[in-house]
Amino acid sequence: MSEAPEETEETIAETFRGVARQLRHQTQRTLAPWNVTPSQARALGVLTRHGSMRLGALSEHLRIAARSATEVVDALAEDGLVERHPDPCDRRATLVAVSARGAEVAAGIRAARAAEAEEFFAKLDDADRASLARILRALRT
Amino acid sequence: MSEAPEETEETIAETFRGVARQLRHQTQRTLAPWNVTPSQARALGVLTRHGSMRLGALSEHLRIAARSATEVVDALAEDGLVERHPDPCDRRATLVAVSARGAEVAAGIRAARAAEAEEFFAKLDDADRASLARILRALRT
DNA sequence: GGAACTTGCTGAGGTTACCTCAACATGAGG
DNA sequence: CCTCATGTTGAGGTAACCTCAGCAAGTTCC
Repeated sequence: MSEAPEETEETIAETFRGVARQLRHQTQRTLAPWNVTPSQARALGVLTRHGSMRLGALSEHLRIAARSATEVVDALAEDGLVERHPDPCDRRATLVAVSARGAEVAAGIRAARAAEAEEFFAKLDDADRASLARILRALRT
Repeated sequence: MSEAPEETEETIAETFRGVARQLRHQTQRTLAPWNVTPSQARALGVLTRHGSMRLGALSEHLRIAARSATEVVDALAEDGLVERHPDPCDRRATLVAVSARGAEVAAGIRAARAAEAEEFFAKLDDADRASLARILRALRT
């Protein structure tokens, strides 16, 4: 951990950041037709996969603060992609549900995402791609 | 590439984003003692590794817009970690140089980064770590 | 030498994706 | 009831970007 062999090399972390940034740009491009931001797409994906849930639950799935989830849902609701309903079990809470239009958009995004991944990770062969997926999942804990 | 086996799984891209976010948080923590942000640390690293350069050159190294490099350098200069000098070859340009204090900080950060990487990637064995580094570099183009 | 580009930087202002802290309403327990 | 915990939101902040427009110095070319 003392003598680094490559003095002028980036750290893994920096390279990681760099790649993440590239990915972010590409994702923005992919998502442009639907006018949703990456984090909105993420939220929509979670809601589509897991069904209606409370804001708090959504924030946990997204691993962001509850307050931030409110914002994402606000934006999604403004575009009519999700709806807020009062939770019958607890009147403090609101349930967030994907609307019909939201479901359509989610499906479109899902397809575009697959194409995007295909493109972005095209430089990698299947083995590397599988390794990456596995390693990433290990890291995410 | 058509039928996804795991219907409720995240895409690689999403997992990637998630890990990048974790990494960002940890990096912020690592950098806290020096009061520099991740992008400032990145800039300082580039300047330390490659020596003084123009703002434009720095922005290319960082792969950000020139305007954004100005901001990073502003912040670094305010803390006395870098200095702006007029470029003797072209009086429109300014050269950005790491100050003595900046060099110290850069060294400290370098060490802390190594420890951070150690911690963050601790879940991975050496082979996986090497794979990740290689794959990341391939992706970064 | 001067008009007309080009280049290097920065001011102004915007965006995304977060955050914390405090307010507010509701629910739960004593 | 009264207190405490919980779910959401208003207010306001930050980092890291961006674009667009402007200014000042270089460069070209007649």
